[in-house]
Amino acid sequence: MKISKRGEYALRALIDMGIAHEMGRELVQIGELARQERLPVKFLEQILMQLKTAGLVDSRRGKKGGYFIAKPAGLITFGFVVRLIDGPLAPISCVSQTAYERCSCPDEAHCGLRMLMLDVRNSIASILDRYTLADTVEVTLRKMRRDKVPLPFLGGLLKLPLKTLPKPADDGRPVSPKPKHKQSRKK
Amino acid sequence: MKISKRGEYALRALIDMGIAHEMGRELVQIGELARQERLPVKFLEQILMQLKTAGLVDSRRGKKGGYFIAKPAGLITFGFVVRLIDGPLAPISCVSQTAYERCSCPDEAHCGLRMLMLDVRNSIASILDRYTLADTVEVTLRKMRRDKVPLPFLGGLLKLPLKTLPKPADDGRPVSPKPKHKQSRKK
DNA sequence: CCTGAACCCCACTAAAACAGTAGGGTAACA
DNA sequence: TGTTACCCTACTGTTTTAGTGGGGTTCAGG
Repeated sequence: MKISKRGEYALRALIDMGIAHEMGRELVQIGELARQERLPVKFLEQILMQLKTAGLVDSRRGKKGGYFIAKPAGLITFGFVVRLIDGPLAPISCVSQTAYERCSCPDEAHCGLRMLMLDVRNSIASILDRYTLADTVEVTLRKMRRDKVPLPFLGGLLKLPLKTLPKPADDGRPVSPKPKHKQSRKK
Repeated sequence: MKISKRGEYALRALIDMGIAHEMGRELVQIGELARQERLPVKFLEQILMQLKTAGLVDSRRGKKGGYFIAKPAGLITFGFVVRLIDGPLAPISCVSQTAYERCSCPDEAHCGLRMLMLDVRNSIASILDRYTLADTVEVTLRKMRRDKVPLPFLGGLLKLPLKTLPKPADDGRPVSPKPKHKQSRKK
């Protein structure tokens, strides 16, 4: 029932970017993220690319460039991110809501395993689809402040050049399924 | 968040054996299990071996041999089986109860991802550790009878030769880890 | 006592997934 | 115009997955 390192790193990076945003930092460089979470820069880079093409993250190039979350943290659910990186939440694909696939059993309607795994998938989804980046950022910051541990992303508030500010706000529908045509990676 | 085919097949086979037992069948041959669930015999064989060395299943050799669950179905939880085949339930190992491992993040106590994934792992475990084979067998049979679908494992009730009946009942503690020294079969 | 069905026990393998590395190319700021 | 940081593609070593193959042993039945 593991999620991949890739998925884990994606979530860590997003949370960090959410925190940074909350601290007034418009953008964060990949090196900072990597240092903060102690993970390989180049690997993280390609994960951030993936998040970017999915529209979760955006970036500024050049000197003083960096990454930032592309929409309000309250609109980014963990379920969306995990599905993006690691695929369906369901333990077996015949109970997946987003990627159903028939299994080998002779009669789905009377399959005991299916009933059980449907419960599991629903209970995972109910957590991951309900919690957003905003929730986690808020809880994290509150805990850090309560325990008086030094907050990250306070050093040097890099600002965007104002002329090219990202986008007006992106009013998204609540967790838009967002058709998301699976990036047909050309061979 | 998938479980492996191996894990899935193990669970299917166990449920089938549970049903067979409930129908009065003492033992089931591997070929029947494979046909019932439509999966490769030799692959299933090595899975059953694994279940056997774990003490969940036992077998009789020779002509008229077969497999059967080695203890009351009420003592076999899905959590135990999934952990046996697929490892820890936790999505990331720093929230595993049975196989904790430190992760790369700088401060576990204030890690937002960790809090969330702990919720997920607990909700998975609360299902998988609560439900037993007996529960699933019962629900499955009830549904099948209600919908009047033909019950499996009714053809030819094979019986054990009585002289060598398995064991007197095995009064297990609830899910005894059962040290199970790996059957040192002399070569 | 022989035979065939069934479990036992390895060894092996093709393919995919995973977890990165490597190395240029391009944009933008100073 | 040079440095910094993002952009993009390719590649690679390892591990896991999902099996297959092929003998060996046991045991009921004839």
